[in-house]
Amino acid sequence: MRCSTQLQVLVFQLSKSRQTLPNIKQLHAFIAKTHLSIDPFYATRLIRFYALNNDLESARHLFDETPHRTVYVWNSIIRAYAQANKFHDAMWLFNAMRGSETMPDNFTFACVLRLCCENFVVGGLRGVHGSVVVAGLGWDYVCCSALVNAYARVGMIGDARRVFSGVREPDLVLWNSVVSGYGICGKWEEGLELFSVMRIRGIRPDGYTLVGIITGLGDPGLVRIGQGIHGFCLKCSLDCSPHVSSAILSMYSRLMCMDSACRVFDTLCQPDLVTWSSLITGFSQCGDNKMALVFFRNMIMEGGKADPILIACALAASAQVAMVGAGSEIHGYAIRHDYASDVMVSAALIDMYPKCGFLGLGIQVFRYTPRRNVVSFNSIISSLGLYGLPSEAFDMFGELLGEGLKPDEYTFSALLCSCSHAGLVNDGRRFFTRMTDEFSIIAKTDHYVHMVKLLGMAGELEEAYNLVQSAPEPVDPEIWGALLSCCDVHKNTEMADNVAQRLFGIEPGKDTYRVMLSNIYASDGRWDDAKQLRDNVIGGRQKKMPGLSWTEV
DNA sequence: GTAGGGTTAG
Repeated sequence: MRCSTQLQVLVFQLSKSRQTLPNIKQLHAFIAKTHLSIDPFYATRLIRFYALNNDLESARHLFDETPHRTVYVWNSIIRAYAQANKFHDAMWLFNAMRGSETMPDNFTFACVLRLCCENFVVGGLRGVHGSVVVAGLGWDYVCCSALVNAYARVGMIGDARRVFSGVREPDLVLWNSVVSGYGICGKWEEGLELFSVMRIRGIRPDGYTLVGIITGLGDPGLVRIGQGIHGFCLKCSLDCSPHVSSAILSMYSRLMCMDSACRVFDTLCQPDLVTWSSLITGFSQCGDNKMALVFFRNMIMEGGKADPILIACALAASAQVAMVGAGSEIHGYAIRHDYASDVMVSAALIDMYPKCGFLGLGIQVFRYTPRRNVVSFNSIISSLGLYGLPSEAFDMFGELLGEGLKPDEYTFSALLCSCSHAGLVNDGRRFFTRMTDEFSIIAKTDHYVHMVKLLGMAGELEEAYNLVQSAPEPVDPEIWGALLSCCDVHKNTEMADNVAQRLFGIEPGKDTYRVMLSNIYASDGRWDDAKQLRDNVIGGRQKKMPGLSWTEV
C-alpha cells in the first residue's frame, strides 16, 4: 500500500515538466526515510535528472541505494560520470558492472568507447572493442558507429574503416560516422568518395553527413569543392539546420573566404558563440585582425558572451596589430567575467602587453597569475627574448623548473629565439642539447631555424650546415632558407651553392630563395648565374626583381 | 508495462 502511494507521488513529481533540484532532493530524502527501495525505472530517471544538474554525488547515492540494478540503471550512472569526464570513476563502474549479474549492452559499450577516445586511451579502446566482439555485438549498429567514431578521433582511421567495412548494410548513422571520421582525420577525398558511394546505394544524406564532409576541408586550395558542397546543401535545403550553416561558415573561414563566410553569417537568425568564434578566428587567420576585433566588439554589443578561448583569440588579434587600447578593454571584459585567471586568457595577456610595447604590464600579469603553467611561462620567456633580455628569459626558465613544471617544445623555441636575438651561441648550443638529452624533446623546424640563424649569423656556417644535415628527413625548406640567408650575409657562395641544391630539390617553386641566391651570385660577380635565376623567377611574368636593380648588368 | 541510448561547428 505504502509502496504504491510512493510510486504515485514519484510519477506525479517526475511527470511535471520543469523540476527543480531541491524538489527532487526532497523527494529523494523522503523515499530514503521510508526505507523503500526505489523502483529501477524511477531510479534511472532520478539519476539522469541529477546528472543533468551536475549533481554526481546525489546520483551516486541513489545508485548505491538501488539494489535492483537494471541495465538502464547501470547505463545512467556510467553515462553520468562519462559526461562529467570522470574517466576513472566511469571505468571503475563499467568494470563493476561486468562483474555483476547485469551485462553491458550496446549502449553501455558505446558510452565507454566515447569516454576512451575523449581521453585518448587507445589501449582501453582496443580492450572495449574486444569485449564488444566477445559480447556478440560486433555487427551492432550502435557499437559500430561508436567504434568508427572513436578510432577516427584517436587518428586510427584504418581501424575505423575496417569496423565500417565489417557491417553488411550500414545505416545512416554508421555512414555518417565513417564520413565524419575521414573529415576528422582531414582526409576529405576519401570522405567525398564514400559520400558518393552512399548516394549510389540510395542512402539519403542528412545534416550530419554534410557536416562530416565539410569538417575535412581545411586547405585554402579547396574553395571550389567547398562551394560545390555548399551548393549541394542549398539544393537539399540542408543549409537551414544551424549545425550545417555553422559548419559551412567555419569552412569558408578556414578556406580564407571571408566574404562568403560573412554572407553565410548574415543568413543566421541566431548566431551562437561557436559561429561568432569561427568568423572572428577566420578574420584573424587571414591577417585581418582589425576586422576580427570589430566583430568581437559587435558580438559583445549584441549581448553575446565570450568564453576563454574566444577572449584569448581576441587578445592575440590585439597583439598582432599592437592595439593596446583594444587589448586592455578585453582584459577588462575578462576581469568582469572572472576569466582573467584562466590559463589561456592570462597567457594571451602576457603575450599581448609586451607585443603592444608594454613589457612591464606583461610581467605584472604574469606575476599575478595564480595558477601559472608552462604556457604562461612560455609567453613571458618569449616576450623577454623579443625585448633583448636573454638573461631574464633564462632566469624565468629556472623559475619554471623550480616550480616543478616540465618545459615543452615551445619553451625551447622561445629560449633559442632569445639566444638567436642576442647572438648567444654557447647558450644556444647548451639549450639545444638539454632539450633533446635532458627533456627528450624532439627538435622541430622552429628549433632548427633558430639554431641555424644563431650559428649562421655568428659565422659558424659549417656547424649550421652539419646541424641541418643531422635533422630528420624531410627537412623543412624554411630551415635551408634560413641557412641560405646566412650565406648571403657572409657572402659564402660555395656553401650557398650546396644549400641551394638541397633547397631546390624540395621546393622548386619558392621564388624568395631564388631571389636570395641570385643576390649572392650577383655580389660574387657571377652575373650569368644570377641572370639565369632571375629568368627562372620571372617565369613569364614581368616582375622587377628586388635586390638586383642596383647591380643591373 | 514503463525508459535512453550510437554520428554534427571555434
